[in-house]
Amino acid sequence: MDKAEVAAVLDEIAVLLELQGENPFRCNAYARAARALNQLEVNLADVIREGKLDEIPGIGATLRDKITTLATTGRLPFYEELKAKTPPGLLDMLRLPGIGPKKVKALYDSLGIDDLAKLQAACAAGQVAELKGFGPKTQQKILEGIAFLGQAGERVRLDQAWAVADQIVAALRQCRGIDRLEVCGSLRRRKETVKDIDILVSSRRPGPIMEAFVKLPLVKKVLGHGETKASVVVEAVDIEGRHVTMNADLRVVTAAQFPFALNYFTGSKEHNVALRQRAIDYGLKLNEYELAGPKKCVACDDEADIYQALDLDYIPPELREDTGEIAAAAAHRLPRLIDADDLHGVFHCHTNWSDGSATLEQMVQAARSRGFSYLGLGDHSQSLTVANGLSPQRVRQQIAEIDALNARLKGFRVFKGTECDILPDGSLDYDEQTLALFDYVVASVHTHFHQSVEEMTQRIIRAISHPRVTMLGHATGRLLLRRDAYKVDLDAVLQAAARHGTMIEINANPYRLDLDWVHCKRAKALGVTLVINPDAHGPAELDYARRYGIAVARRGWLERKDVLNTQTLAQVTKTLAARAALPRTLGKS
DNA sequence: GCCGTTTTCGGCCCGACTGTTTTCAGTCG
Repeated sequence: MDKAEVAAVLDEIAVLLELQGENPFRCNAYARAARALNQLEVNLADVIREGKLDEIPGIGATLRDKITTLATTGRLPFYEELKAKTPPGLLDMLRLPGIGPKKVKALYDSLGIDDLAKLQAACAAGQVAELKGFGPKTQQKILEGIAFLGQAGERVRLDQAWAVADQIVAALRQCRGIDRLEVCGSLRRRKETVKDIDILVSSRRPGPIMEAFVKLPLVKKVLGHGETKASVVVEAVDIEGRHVTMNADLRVVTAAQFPFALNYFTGSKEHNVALRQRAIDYGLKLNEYELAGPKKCVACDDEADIYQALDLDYIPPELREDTGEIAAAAAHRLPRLIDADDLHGVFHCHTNWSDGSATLEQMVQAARSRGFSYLGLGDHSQSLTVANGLSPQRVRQQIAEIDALNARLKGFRVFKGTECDILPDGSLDYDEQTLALFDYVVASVHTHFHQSVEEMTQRIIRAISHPRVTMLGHATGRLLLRRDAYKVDLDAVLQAAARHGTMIEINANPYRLDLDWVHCKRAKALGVTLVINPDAHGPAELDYARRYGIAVARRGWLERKDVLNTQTLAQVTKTLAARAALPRTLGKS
């Protein structure tokens, strides 16, 4: 099993143990270990082989052995036994809002309820309200929960959550009495998928703001409504015009509490725990309202003051995942993160020569209007017929059009490129003569996703070691919440990229966001240059680079120097030319 | 199940809200 599969099993064990009524800390240990594996930047098999598994924080002797068994044999008796004695329907019941492991266990133990259908019937018959610890309201809530299941509570993509949050914020801003307002949570940290929208407001009079929030037109259901905290289900339209249903929470605090609450509700949970621990080490107590010692509070006007009080440099939200940012902040060694304005151009853009919606000129116009000084085209290659991939002959025609356009452009350049398919055996979709026509080549996998991990790894390594390949496109082929990554030893790919000087794309399309941030850190450590590419199929999608691509890069600790398209037109022209002239061995890995 | 400069036991972040209770347990973030 690879690390994602092992992590999924550990996560499931955590839930199964909870249902058994296990010690919550023991359950949490499994969940923590799962998270640690998901954030592992290197190959799990390598870590196991080197005997370094229990050096990972949160993994001790027991979990080391269990993970090793899972990873090497693909099975774990402990897990299988646990699973065998837990009816699968109990996991569905856990998805109901307001229903946790204790209540599920009570329902199962007392009424033998082990799936949603039985639960619904028992509620309808009024049996649930009779149980100790339950009542008519809980019974009603369960019925509503079953009706609502599947409509909210699932994760959505960053772009969808961002669009919904923008709409809520715009509506809330109409309220009087709001002093400060920020979106917090995983959206502020720019995670690639988001579950809830967390909004924080400071105000002297929370009442009217809470009232206005639960009555917003977007609100479909009110889940909770207290004096300073409300929770609702909202339905809104995302950037593609699709309906998105998700949870949104509002907290209202005082102006003095705001920085602490902002920090607290931005998370991540793990970052908060670590930060709290540091506060304790300083003899202070940190919570969502204050940073206080035994005698007095530490005055903080903003988050930076909180970090400073703990002798830390300010940690940008994107880094707050407890993956070393606190130690780096203490040592004044945090990266100076890349910004949207650092991008001077983009690569990997499509036109209507293949499957883009706009003409070359329209794309150039759009790039210029965004302040870019170069645009790298990357239409599909010949074998991708569904996307109208270009034959070598059409490549020559497109290049003639680009040359003519470049001759007219002042202070702007179109780079001639291709998104060249990596064929199943790792060879490229164009002959050498055609490849030699391009300023740069993005190589991507679009077919035969189900090869073995060995085949896929060798396939990609062979492609990126080709001298004409400038960068690897969407490294794992994942589509967020829709299609898993293909099986590939990414660490081996990154090491090969480092050896051959091949760059790796951060695909800024919000469906992909691949290479993901965890592996960006690894790529950077190996000295691989990354490129933030919008994979734009129309003018508006050029914005993906500065919005979502930058988000991934920042989460991946990247600085300006780590990213190709922070270079000016003059620099990038030189870089690409130098790379094309580089003598490299053909096809060797 | 993990962890340790209060170290092999006893913590493990902690507060809001809800619905059930009659002072609190469960859920959530």
